[in-house]
Parts: sequence; structure tokens; C-alpha cells
Amino acid sequence: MGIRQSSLYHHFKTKDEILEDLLEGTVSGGLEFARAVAADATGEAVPGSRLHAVALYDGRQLCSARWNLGVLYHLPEVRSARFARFLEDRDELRGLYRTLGGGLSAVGGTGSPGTTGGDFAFRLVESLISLRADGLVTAESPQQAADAGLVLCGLAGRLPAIREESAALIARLA
Amino acid sequence: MGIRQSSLYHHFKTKDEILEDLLEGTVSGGLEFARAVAADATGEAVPGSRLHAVALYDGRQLCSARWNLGVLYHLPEVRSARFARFLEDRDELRGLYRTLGGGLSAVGGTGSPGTTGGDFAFRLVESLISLRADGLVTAESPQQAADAGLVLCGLAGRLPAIREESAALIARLA
DNA sequence: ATTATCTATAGATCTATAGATAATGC
DNA sequence: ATTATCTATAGATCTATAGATAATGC
Repeated sequence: MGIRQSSLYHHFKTKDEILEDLLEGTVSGGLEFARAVAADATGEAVPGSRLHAVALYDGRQLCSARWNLGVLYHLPEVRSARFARFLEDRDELRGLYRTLGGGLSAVGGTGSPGTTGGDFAFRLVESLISLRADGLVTAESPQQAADAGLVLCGLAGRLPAIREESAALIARLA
Repeated sequence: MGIRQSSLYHHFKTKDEILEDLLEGTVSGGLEFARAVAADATGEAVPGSRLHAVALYDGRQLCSARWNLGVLYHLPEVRSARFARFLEDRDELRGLYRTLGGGLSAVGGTGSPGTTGGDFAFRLVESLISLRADGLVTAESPQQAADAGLVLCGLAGRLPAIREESAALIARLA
């Protein structure tokens, strides 16, 4: 038995404040890493390596964190203004996926402005939350999700080189 | 103002029974269609067309249903035995995605037994729930999700033909 | 001395029932 | 006559506070 329910109110004013903290913890690490990758002057030798690194780092975090807190994303109260900070951070992260994905997509055919490969990569990484809730996550799940995201950017052919540079980026910037 | 909270208990015994009904409604249509597609003796002229049809039908349903009830999937009580029926149905649907996907994947390289294209298609379709919760669904979202699933089955090259046969399957079997 | 936990509980909210009232279908 | 809704509310559960007790750091 850990701590009593009421003792939490010594550290937090309200239940929403606890929730905000938990939610923030699910994005802060990934966002910080994504910012570092995007800001890195070295860039990437193989296009897509940076997106892959961000997706892999983020996915690993979602799968290995003590609790599967991504399941909280769908609580109705989360869409209220009180959680603006979390929502903005998650939105910034989505934007970085989009940017690093280069705005291209292997889907959609000709000139559809719609969903980019970066968007799909973001969604595939977040789908690890459901996979984990279903008890289906394996050690390879984050890697496979990141790989799939890159395939949807139309970069299937360069996956081996991308994986290599992605691993190096994580080693250097994480 | 619709109906009073207490009036619901004329139709349902408990709150969990209401929840079970709502959850069931999110899978029953898609599952029924997927069963029909899988059982259809005609088969498919182009591999992947049936998976595409199932994904498209399912995704449209998730995006156009009156309420975005997929957000209920992550409620903690849903993983309890009381909701076995819903969980089994959703699992059967996942299995049909896998079967129709042919067990192949455009990711994973050589001989990894892991995630198949069908699994990814299932996850991409369910990611429409989060997309809708974020207010980002457009008219093309279900089509793009289905297309992306097929790309992850390694069938990007045959997408135009697949789209065509998928549409015909939906027209015939839905 | 300060910070963190505990027990106990007030007040708010949620779930489900009872019984009255309204609507529907022979 | 049966089925569906409503109001009112009992009892359960949840949120947050008060005040006592324990742990920590000078």
C-alpha cells in the first residue's frame, strides 16, 4: 500500500492538478527530445532519420513508463481550458512530427493537402497506448511503430540507413 | 434536454450495462461487415481489397457516428470480465484485419513474426478515435487511414485498383 | 522547525430505487 | 393495460479539508 488518497492533497491543490501533472509527464520527455532533434544543427544525412528518432524515443517512453498514462487522454475533462498546457505541448509535438516528416505522404496520391506521413507517425506512436492497454506490447513494438511511420512517409527503401542514423541521434541527443 | 438520468434505469439494470451497450455499438457494425467480407465466396481480385473495404467501412462508422464513443475504450472498468462480450468482439475484428491483411508487413524486414500490416491497419483505423477527439477528422480521414493500412501491407503500388474493388465490396456487402 | 503523512469526516456528486405521472397500443 | 418517463431521494462513493502524528533536515 502506497500513500493515502488524502495525502496527495499536500502536494496538489485539486484532482485536476494531479491529472495535469500526470498528463504532462507523458509528453514532456518526448517533446524535449523532439525539440532537441529539430534544433540540432547537424541535421540528418538520410531524410526521415530525425522523425524516426523522435518516434522511437517517444514510443519507447510510452511503452516503458511505469503506468500507461496515455489512457487518460480521452477523459472528457482533458479537453477543457484547465489542461491547455498539456494540450499545447502535445500539439507542438504533433507539429514537430509533421515538420520532421517533410510534409510528404506515401498515401493520398496526388496533391491532397491532408494527412502527412508525420501525422501518421504521430498516430502510430500514440496507438501504442491502446496496444499496451490490450496487453499486446512487445519489446519490438516501438521500433515497428517508428518504422511504419517512415514507410508512410514514402521512405521504406531507406529504412536500414534511417534506423542506423536514428539510433545514433538518440544516443547523441537523448 | 433529452431524457433524465434516472429514466435510463428503466431500460438498463446498471450503469455498466449501459456502457456495455454503447461499447458494443462501436464494434458490432464493423464486425458484422468484416465477417460478411471474410465469408464472401467471391474473394478478391486484387489482394488487400477486402482489408481495405473493412478498414474503410469501420473508419467511416467511427468518424460519422453521432458520438465518439471509442473514447470509452480506455475506461479502467472496460478491462473487467463484465465486458467480455465487447472485448471478444473487438478481438475478433482485430483478427479479421490480420487475416485479410494476409499476414504480411511492409515493415519489420526479414521474418519478424511481430506486427502485421493487418494489425497496423486496425490501429490506424482506431486512431481515428483520437483524431476525432482532437477535432481533426475531415471527410477524407477514413479513406486515408484505410489507404495507409494497405501501404503498410506492402501494397502501395496497387492502391488505385484496391480502392476500386474496395468500393465495390462495400456497395455489395454493406 | 519544516515537511509529509495519517485518520476522520463534511459536503458534493453519482448510482439506483420508489412511487407518481404521462404516453402508447390494443 | 403496458410501457416509458418524471420527481425525489437513500445510500454509496469521491473530493478536499482539519487537525493529529510521524519523518526529515538543520
